[in-house]
Amino acid sequence: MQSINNSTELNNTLASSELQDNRSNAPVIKLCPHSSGVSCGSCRLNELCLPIALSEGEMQQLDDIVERNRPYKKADHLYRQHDEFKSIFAVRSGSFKTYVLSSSGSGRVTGFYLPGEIIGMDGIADRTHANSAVALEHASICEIPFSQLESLSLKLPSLQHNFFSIMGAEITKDQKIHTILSSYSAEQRIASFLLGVSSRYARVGLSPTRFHLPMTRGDIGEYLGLTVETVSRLFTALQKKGLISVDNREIALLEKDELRTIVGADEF
Amino acid sequence: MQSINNSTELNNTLASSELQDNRSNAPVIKLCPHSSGVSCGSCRLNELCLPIALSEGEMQQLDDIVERNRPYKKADHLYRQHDEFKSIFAVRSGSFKTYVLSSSGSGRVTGFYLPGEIIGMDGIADRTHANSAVALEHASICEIPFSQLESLSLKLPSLQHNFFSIMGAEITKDQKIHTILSSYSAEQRIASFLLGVSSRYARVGLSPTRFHLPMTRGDIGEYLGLTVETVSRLFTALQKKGLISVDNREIALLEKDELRTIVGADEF
DNA sequence: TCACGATCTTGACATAGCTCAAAGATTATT
DNA sequence: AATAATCTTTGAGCTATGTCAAGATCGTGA
Repeated sequence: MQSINNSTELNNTLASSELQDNRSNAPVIKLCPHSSGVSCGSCRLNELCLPIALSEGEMQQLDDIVERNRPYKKADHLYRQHDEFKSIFAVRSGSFKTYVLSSSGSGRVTGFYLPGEIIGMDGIADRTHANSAVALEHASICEIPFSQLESLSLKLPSLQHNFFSIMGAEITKDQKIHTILSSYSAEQRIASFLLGVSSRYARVGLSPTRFHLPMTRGDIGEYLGLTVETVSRLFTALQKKGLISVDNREIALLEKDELRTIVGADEF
Repeated sequence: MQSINNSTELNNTLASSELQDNRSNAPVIKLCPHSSGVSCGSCRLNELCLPIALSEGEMQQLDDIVERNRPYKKADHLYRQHDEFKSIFAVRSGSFKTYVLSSSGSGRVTGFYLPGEIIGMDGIADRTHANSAVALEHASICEIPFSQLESLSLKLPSLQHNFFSIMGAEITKDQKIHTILSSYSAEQRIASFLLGVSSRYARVGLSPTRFHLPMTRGDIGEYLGLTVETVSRLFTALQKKGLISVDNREIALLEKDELRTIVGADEF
């Protein structure tokens, strides 16, 4: 099966570079933290991640506190709701969702995290994670112990600045979802979601028009405040209108401008 | 008319202390920034605001960068969408709402800010405000120029820590609203909203059971993704059930536990 | 004090999206 | 390869909430 997925490509690229770097003296799957596999300096995502605009020397110092853990497989948890907060995590490859369990049992998805994005800031305020985070597919991350990040941020103004910006971006993003959930129709939510995923893939150099969705229709529904059925129906409807093509989780955006028109706002 | 409002009381307290401090040598309404009116050290909100756990000397340094602007009156803007981001603001008295204008004209409220809360973090990421912020009533604020806050945070570890926490709290709060909007019924949203306002008033030492709502039903509706009519109907319905008492914007929470039951989750 | 505009309430009706149900497709497991 | 589990699609009917409308109340400025 010829997949139009390109998230997987990224996965592969990263995995193989990691493999090369370590071929001489380390197992391909490194179980020890602080492995020297990929460094921030050599990471293709470093311009989108914590190290933006850091000098060589500064990046090295950041490198020293980053732990590059073993890969996560689908359904592995990064942390769970109420866990003690210790670190934030940068997604290197693959993807995660965060969710909360309502007391009535069923969960609600609060976010999706793609390569180059930071997970775990929900624990900063009260040192306890407000969400659980789970891998949607095979994935790898960089773990940054928060107390060390705080110390280092005192020494590296650019790092402090970057982290303020990253947290600010999370705030802006969450407020945008607030607007979407409080005022968009189901069709607008789906269109906005697809355009959002598109630009997030574009950010890491992947195709903005053909991509693989790592999450289920149910996840999307929970995230957007819709039922699975509504999500499914709208995918079908948008396809019938010729705006997108859907082959299970392989999506192609055929008429981005029309999707933007549906969303209406001046986004994307 | 005997008001059960206590937000106003807080207003008065703060306003009069400010007046006293300046009686000798300054006009009551100070037009110059950097006025020496109230200092962080003497502010009754300092344990809830940026200076938490700062030493005397540290607080003094923070004080030096805080600008205590003239009061804002109802409908005055703190900043507008797309304005350049320069400062964050701590609400000293009164209240604000933030909102975005959809291209279709009508706005959507993204947040309410009560005394002791910080406004403006929506501008940190891209140096441009994503929302507008407007006073809902007579209000006063402390303005903290962000670049100075960044510099000072490099020198004062506790300040950096506090600001990370405050941003983290904003993230957690926004994610909670995400859950509310994506899964709660109208009744649950209203109950949750009232309990939320209650605990925010409690935080600044005001009554958690009798308070004044500074915003219109329409604002609440926009914030919660409901229409004015639905908000109004639910206030009436909750009153008929005996859970709250409503006299225009004066609210009394009569049966908090039942409100919590409605919300269902383990919140509040 | 009056009058106007803004806000709030209530009713009647419409509908977007939910619920329930069942079957088909995909993925994981043995 | 077979089976089970999960995910996706589609249909039919229902209901919570939106829409439209009209009147009541509140607050503000002349």
